[in-house]
Amino acid sequence: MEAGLSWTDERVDLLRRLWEDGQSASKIAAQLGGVTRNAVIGKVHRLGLAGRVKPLAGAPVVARKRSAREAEAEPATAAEIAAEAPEPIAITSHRPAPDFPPAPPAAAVDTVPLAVSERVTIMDLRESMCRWPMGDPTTPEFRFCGGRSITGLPYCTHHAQIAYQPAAERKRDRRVAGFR
DNA sequence: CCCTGATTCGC
DNA sequence: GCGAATCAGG
Repeated sequence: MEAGLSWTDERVDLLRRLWEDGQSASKIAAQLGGVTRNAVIGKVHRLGLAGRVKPLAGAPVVARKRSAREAEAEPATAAEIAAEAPEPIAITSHRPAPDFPPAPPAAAVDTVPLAVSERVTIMDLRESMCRWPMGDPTTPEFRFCGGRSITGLPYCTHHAQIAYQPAAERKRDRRVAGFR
């Protein structure tokens, strides 16, 4: 299956989109599979795509990259949003991990089909939409919940409940868990 | 030492 | 055209 890997139209197209979205060459190479970051960079140059907005440190200072503060004020890449969206977990000492990579609870999907039908890509994400990350940010399948977010919060009612849990409840759960 | 992209050059 | 090796740098 992995035999004839080459720069097919599909792979080149994916390369283009990921590169223009600010993904690093190594990340892109990992997603494409069968190629190294050198191959990706080489291809990018041959395609004339080199020179984009600098996503992270490590690039020659040609154009100024967005500062961490700017990125926080107005996230631009999926990675940036993914890195900050699941952050807000006040009150409690720690938050439960978002439904990352594998864990798409089939049961939940089956029970609440409407809840998962709104997932959107960064391109369709609007200010009023839930920014709960779904999937691996380094993957093209990455999506955001996209549900209607609560005014003033980055999440919909469902994900806000997961993100913001009362300290009291968690405390109780911990004791039940039998630690200490 | 981790990472970044840029360039070279044999294939 | 391709990409490993290498370079230059954060």
